[in-house]
Formats: sequence, C-alpha cells, structure tokens
Amino acid sequence: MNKNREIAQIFETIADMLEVLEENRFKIRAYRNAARNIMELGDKIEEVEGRGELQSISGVGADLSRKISGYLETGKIEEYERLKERVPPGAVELLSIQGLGPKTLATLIKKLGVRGLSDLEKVLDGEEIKKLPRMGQKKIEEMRRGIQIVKEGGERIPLGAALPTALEITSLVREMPGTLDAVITGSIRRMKENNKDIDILALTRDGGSVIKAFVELPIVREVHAQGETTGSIITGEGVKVNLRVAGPDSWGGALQYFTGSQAHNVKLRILALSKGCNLNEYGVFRGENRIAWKSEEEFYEALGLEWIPPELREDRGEIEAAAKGEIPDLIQLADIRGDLHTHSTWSDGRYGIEQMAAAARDMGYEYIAVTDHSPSSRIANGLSTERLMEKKKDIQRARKRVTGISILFGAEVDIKSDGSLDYPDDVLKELDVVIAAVHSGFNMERAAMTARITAALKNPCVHALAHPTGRLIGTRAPYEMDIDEVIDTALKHGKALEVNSQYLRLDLNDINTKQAVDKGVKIIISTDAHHTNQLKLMGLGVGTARRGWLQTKNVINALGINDLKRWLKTPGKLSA
DNA sequence: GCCGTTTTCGGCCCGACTGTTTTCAGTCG
Repeated sequence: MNKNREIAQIFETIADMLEVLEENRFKIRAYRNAARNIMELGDKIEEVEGRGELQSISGVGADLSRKISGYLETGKIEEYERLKERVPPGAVELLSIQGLGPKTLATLIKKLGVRGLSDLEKVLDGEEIKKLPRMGQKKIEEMRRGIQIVKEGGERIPLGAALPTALEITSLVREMPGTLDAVITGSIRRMKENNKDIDILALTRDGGSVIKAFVELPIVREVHAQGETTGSIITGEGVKVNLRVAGPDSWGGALQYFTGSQAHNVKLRILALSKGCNLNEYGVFRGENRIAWKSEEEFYEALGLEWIPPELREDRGEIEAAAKGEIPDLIQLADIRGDLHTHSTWSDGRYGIEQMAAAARDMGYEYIAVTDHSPSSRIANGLSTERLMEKKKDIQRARKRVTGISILFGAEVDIKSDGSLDYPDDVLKELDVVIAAVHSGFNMERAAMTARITAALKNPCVHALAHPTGRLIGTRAPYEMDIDEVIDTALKHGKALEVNSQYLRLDLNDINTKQAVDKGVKIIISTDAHHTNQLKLMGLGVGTARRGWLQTKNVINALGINDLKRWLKTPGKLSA
C-alpha cells in the first residue's frame, strides 16, 4: 500500500475535521498543504523518513514530521484518533456533497446527530431540519441533488474526454453575440490528466447577456449559478461547466486567475503581498493603481516573473524558477518529428502499415515506427517470428508506396514474468525499434516486478519501455515496482521511457516524468495508436510531458530522422 | 501548523453567487 497516499488522505481528513470544529483556518490550510505536497512527492515517504529529511518536504515542519514518523511506526496518528471521537468519520465524507460545507455539517452533527449518508438522507426528508437557521427548501433541494451527483459517481473526467467537450462548448460560446473570444481555462488548460469540471473564459463587453445565452444553451440540464461575471451549469451528460466573462480591460488577470491552479494562485498572491501589491482576477494592484491587467505576460512581469506555461502552474517550484528566469523551454507539439509506438492490422490495429504511414506523413512527421505486438499477447493477435518476418516484407513494400516519410520496422515486445523478452535476441536485432512492455502478470511483488522490468531495460536490443507503470486512470493502479530503480536503470543503459498518450494511460504521468527528466533520462512521447485517428492523441502526451517539465532536448522523437537512426543503433551513446 | 529577499513572531489570497435574510453567512473556485 502506498504510504504517501495514506498519510496525505489522513491529513486531508484531519483538515476536514478541524474545519467542522471551526479550528484555526491557517492550521487547516497547513494540513491541506502538507497533504498535497506529500501526494505529489516523487519519493516514497518511508525513504524520506529513513534519510531523516521529512522536514525538507514543503509544508512539513516539526509537528507534522513527528506525526508522519509516528504513523510509519505505529500505523496511527494520535490527534486523528482523538478527532474521530468528536467528528464521525462517515460524516466527514459528506463534505464532498455540493452545497454542504463545514458549517452546515457541524450543525447537522450537533443538532440532528447525523453520522453518515443514510442519516443525512433521512434528515432531509424530516421536519426537524427546517427549524435550523438559514435552512430553507431550496437549500434542502440543493443537498438532495448533491447526494444524487455523488451517488452517480461524480467522477473526474479524463483529459481525453474533457478536452473535446470543452472545445465544443468553447466554440458555442465564441459564436454568441457580443463575444469577442472564448478560451478553455482551468485544469484542462493545464492539461491535468483528470478534471472535475470544464472552465471557459469569454472575452466580451457585455458579460450579462453572454452568461444569459450560456445558461440557455440546449446542452444545459441545470443552472447552478448565474450572475454578471459567472455562469455555472450542468450538462445533460452531468458535466459541470463554469463560464467566466471578462472585458479587454482585465483579460490577462481573468485568464491567469481562472487557469489556476488554486495552489499556484495562492502562492502568487502571497508573493504579491511581499512586494507591496495586491492581486485578484482584475489585475495586479499597487494601492489604488492597477499596474497590470491586459495579458498574462504583463501580469507575471508585474510580479517580477517570467510568463509561466499553464502546465507548470501547480506550485511545484515554477514560481521560484520564474523569479530566476529559469522556466525551462518545454517541448511543444510542433517539436515532435514522429511517432515511435503504433499498431497496424498485423496485430490489433485497424489500419494497414501504408495507411498509418500516410496518415503520419500527412501530419508532417518525418518517421513512424509500426510496433505490433509479440506472440504472448494472444488477445492482441501478437506476431510469431514467422509472421514478423512477413511483416518486414510488408514494411519494405510500404516504403516504396508511401513516400515522404521513413517507415521503421518495430515491435512492442512483451516482457515475460522472468524478465526475458518475447522474441529471441537474433530476432530483435532485425528490428529498427524495440519497445518493451508489460502486458500480463501485473500482480507481482515489488522486488520481482522491478527486477523483471530492469532486466528488459538491460537488454541491448531494447530502445524504450512502453507505458512504464501500467496504470489506467481510474481503473488500474500502477504495478508495484521501484520507479527510482527503473529510472536509474534506464539512465545507466541509455534507454528511453515512454510517455504514452492514450488518455487512460498518460504513463509516465507528470510527476514520474519530472523524476526521470531531473535525472537526465530520455523520453519518447508516443500515441500507441491503433487507428489513424489516434495518431492525433500526441497532444495529450505532450501536455503530460510539459507538466513533467520536459524539454525538447530530452525527447527522442523530437530528433530528426538521421539523429534518430544514430540513437537507435546505440541508444546509450547519444549526447544531449 | 508553517515559515522567513524587511520577520524566529506575527503573519497567513480574494472575490462571486445563492439563499435566507433585511445586511450577510455559507459555499465555491
């Protein structure tokens, strides 16, 4: 079990409990802040504790580090145990219900003895609740709807699903009379892998009527809020969409504010205060004077910062880097010169080699590797050695028929449980590109899985490790393995790790990518396309990689074809 | 409870919208 997650969740729950008890709000924030940083920590917290470095974690001081050590030793945190007696843990979970906050929950616990969801449902149907202060019929209805949403799952929307929907709604907004422009903001602009809602900002001089048109769109199932500057709706599909409007006189401030993240914005505001400024969604102010508002660049500059790409705005060191002028030159979609992980009808793809190659060429790529599955992947119609050699002939044919792109002969080769590969080395040597991947036996023990994967990385025929952690967003946890050791092994043997762009994978994720990048490991960003359309998923991988602070110089498939071929021959030898 | 480019003490982000009020508390982002 992941101790980072356990501890982060306990700290979050403690914060919730303290909120219900109306404790000092800065203490509450301290718990939340520490929880977030522990969650995002690349290292395992046991190891940090072992090195005696808990207090190097941002937001963890003397007291919280003691609590963490105590938890690792005994499995308990005393304060948490004490709090559980005062605030029923089942009741705390009710805070995830929209419209039900800490104050209301405290009253419900105190006056009506609510200890969990079923209690709340009963109470909402009763008469007693109506006697509570500030409690009317609408409030009760709002909580009922909130319960419904939680029961429906209230799940986060994966980026790959959120982005197209957000684009669609944004273009509807852009077409509204009086709208000058509309853009996606919020977590989707930051390319987060999953998203609670969709945030859109419209540029207009007539906010009220744009908001009015927005809440009247046919896609709207329910209007959550409607004001002069903000509208909030639930779509027929149950997705929450927030629209914010801003005029040209505050565009930069609004764009910055509405892009977040919250942690990034809070830190910026503290920085502004230290410089004698104030900031809000209308701009940067010095006393009564507004000193920046037009653009994000101007906004950041007023605070003495370089402009920060949205993907970095998570309070993971980007503000400090921007102050020093050290924001990295992040990889962009346009820097990608080819796709090194795709499938064809030879295994489980929908299109032949020629069609995949032509589609890649039409996207402006210089090369594509068609990397079908190996024999152990039976379900995916993996290729026997014999069929692999037939495929080689097909590749050669395709090279003649589809010009303007280099077609590389590749395979996505299973890493078997013992760490050996699914083709013998003399077959692997025939291939231009060898991507190794785990497709079975996910539930191995940590040490065994680590050994299995590192063994594959040590094979001189292997170029890269595909979807290194095996996680599926919202479905399957990463394999138990030592990611640090995998990264170190890749570095030592000059092998690349993949950022897979399939939207339930995005694997490596942002944090693991940053760990790998910080150590100097090369990355391939690939689509794993099983369809010509899926070649377009590259943007999701690039977005994830940017969140991992990935620079063009670290990306193998940002190399031109000649440099790529050189690297493929001797992956360990390429200099940065 | 954390933290330091004026600080080891005294700070800690800011505004919009709703519902239940009659001036604002609660919630959200």
